Amino acid sequence: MRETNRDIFQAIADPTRRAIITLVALQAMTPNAIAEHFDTSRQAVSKHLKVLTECELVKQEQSGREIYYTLQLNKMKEFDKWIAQFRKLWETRFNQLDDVLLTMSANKQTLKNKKK
Amino acid sequence: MRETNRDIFQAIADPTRRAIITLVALQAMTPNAIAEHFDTSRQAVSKHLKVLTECELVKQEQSGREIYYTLQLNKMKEFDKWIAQFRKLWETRFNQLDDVLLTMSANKQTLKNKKK
DNA sequence: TATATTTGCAACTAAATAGTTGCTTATTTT
DNA sequence: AAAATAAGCAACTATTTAGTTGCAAATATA
Repeated sequence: MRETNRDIFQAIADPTRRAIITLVALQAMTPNAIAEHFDTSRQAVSKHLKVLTECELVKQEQSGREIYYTLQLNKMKEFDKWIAQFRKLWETRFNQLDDVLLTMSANKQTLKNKKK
Repeated sequence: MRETNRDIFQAIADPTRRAIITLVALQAMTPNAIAEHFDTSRQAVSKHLKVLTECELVKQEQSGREIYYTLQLNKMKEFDKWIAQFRKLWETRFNQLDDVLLTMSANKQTLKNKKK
């Protein structure tokens, strides 16, 4: 397992990790508690948590012998930043295309009616 | 290589594929043209395009013997949908936490002053 | 203090992935 | 019609990844 320079895109590629992210977004949880939500073993979850920790998507908070994991929302923003460049496209260029298609469709109707 | 039900999050895990997405977001491109932008072979790019096509992030448009690939912005919206649940958190809960911290800090000041 | 619990770490296996090479098909150009 | 170009497909290799098993360290409980 690679330990440095792990990126968030690789981290969220795994569906179990995405589910873990959703879980710890709502409240801090221990590996055992997290594992109980899935069909995987504690060790498997632990490995996923390691990946998420390495890319700083989650943070550990020790409390006695338990370790609580919480989501680092700030890191999640990096994904949002990436998607933002495309959001710009579908909010401008794409809406314009939709308009064109709607207009064409409307014109078709008009033409059909005219043919009658 | 898996051919059905490919996951879009898995698709964007690869940095080359993300770069391809950025390229074809701006204009439709052929595999050869795309490959010229990278240090990889045409075949490697072709494989990435296959992955992106399978999960419908890009669409093919044949024109003679050339195939142009374009980004499917609608599919990209699914990423936005996923991140939206967390955006809600950092726009509300997180700001509230900021408020709490600010208030605590302000109260501390007040208490300090009262103690005098 | 002895035992139980929580967790991380290391070694291993099986499966998936990225990339290469060689080939075929279809279309364009000469 | 022949040669060149664009691109997909299949087989193969090397690397990465997810998951398992066993173990050690630290903390809590009886």
